[in-house]
Amino acid sequence: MEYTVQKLAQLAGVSSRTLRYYDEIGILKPARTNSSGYRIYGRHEVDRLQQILFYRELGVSLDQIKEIITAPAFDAADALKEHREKLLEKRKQLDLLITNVEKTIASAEGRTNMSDKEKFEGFKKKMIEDNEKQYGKEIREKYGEEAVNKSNAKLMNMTREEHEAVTKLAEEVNSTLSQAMETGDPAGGLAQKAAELHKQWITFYWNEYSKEAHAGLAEMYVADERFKAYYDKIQPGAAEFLRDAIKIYTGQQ
Amino acid sequence: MEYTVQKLAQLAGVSSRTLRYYDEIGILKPARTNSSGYRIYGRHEVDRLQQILFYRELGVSLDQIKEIITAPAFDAADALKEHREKLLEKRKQLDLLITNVEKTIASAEGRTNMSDKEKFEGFKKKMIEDNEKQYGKEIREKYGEEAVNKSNAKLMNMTREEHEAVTKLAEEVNSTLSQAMETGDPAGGLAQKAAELHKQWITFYWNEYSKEAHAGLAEMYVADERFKAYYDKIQPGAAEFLRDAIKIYTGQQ
DNA sequence: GTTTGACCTTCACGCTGCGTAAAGGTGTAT
DNA sequence: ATACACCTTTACGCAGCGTGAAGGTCAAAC
Repeated sequence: MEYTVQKLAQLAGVSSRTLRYYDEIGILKPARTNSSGYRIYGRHEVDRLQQILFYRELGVSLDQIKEIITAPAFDAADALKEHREKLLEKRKQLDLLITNVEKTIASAEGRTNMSDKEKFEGFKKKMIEDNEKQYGKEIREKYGEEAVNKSNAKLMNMTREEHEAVTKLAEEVNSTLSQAMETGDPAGGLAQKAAELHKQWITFYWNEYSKEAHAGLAEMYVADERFKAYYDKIQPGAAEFLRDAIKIYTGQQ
Repeated sequence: MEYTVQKLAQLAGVSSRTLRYYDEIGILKPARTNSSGYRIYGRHEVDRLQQILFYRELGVSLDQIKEIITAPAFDAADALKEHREKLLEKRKQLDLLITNVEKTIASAEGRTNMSDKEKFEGFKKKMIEDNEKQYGKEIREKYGEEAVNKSNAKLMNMTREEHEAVTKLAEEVNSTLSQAMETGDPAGGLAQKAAELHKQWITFYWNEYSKEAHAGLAEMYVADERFKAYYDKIQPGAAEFLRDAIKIYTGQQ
């Protein structure tokens, strides 16, 4: 019932280096060493190793395992629950990665021919650059680094389909806004529809929607010359009208 | 349009250390360095960094990214497909981990009270030890290290529910075998049912089932004194009878 | 008795993708 | 001139071992 490193290693299906490492970090020390320094393991060590490997297969770190197997059984369940949460989080991340990778493959592959794709890629990059050049600094200062980076990342990750959808949405916003302005009533049906469409449009770029942020953006449309110029190109006073409509839509005064 | 490390780092949302590291491993070198050795990045580098970060978010290793972005666009899709396979494999593994962790939590928690649980844990461990002590060496020699280790690992991972199921199955095998022996016909319905139950029983322990292995095990039941003794305790000649039934069931002569 | 050959030992570097000092030079606003 | 924010290179640290290197030990074979 006594094992040398290699014997125990074979028994448990690990390498002898692993056992020496476990000795080194103090998670599994040999029962004793013989006169010439050989590590000798006994029953207890076999049991302990079995436990270690069990938790290791569950993906628990050696540090955690150490805590688990030296602490009472009560703590083990808690530790495992925490570990499960981590695993679930990891899987969510992984799923996100996979869909993104698949989107990228789809957009890189057939579906859209090469010149189209290049145009689109080029367009995306240019859009980010322009964004950065024109509004980057101020927006970064106002809304923080992270938000802007996330927005750019999202833009880069859009598929062509999504891109078309969002472009069409923007057009709809503009045309609806244009029609709504003829009625002159920012609280009217058309104006509210424009606000709704506008909400849909920004949620393509934003990670989360809030009425406050939406209303804030509307305010900026008027306050910032460049945004104002963009909307007023549709029709003079469009920026103000859209702002009013959004303020009513979001119920923020 | 020229950036120092920190400027570019802020623009891209990474640390300056990261940029220096990318320089070091040759994945992103600055356009030039100024008179006092400062790294200066330009347009091209911004673009390249954007690409790097894009792939990095997909979980691609920096080595792979280097290959992708220096190779023609054609290879990128292939590389991504390979990457996708890896991610899918990873997710499968993760799912397995999660279910195992959940099983463990369930078995550690309520459902079964503490003393029951301890008995069960103890039983499992003892079973493995006994297995190892009695049959370990020979079985290892006959079937290879890996198979035995996997079998032990599987045993350790069983939940109490599964354990009960497998125990009940073993009893069923025995009682059916006992009844079948009264008919005296190893090709008869009862004997074949015993063989079928026996198959179900071993598939709890084996990773994959094959007729050859099943028949081989049956042969061993007779050849090996200890196995023979176990079955003959049910009724003298039971080992031989079961072997014959299994041979017929598997169609192996 | 000695020579294999299969064990064992203790260093110690390598892998990934940076974080985090340390020690020192540079740029610019006050 | 002084402070302060920026830049540089060098190098250890992280997890969990793999993989030598350099040398001692043990049983069996000659």
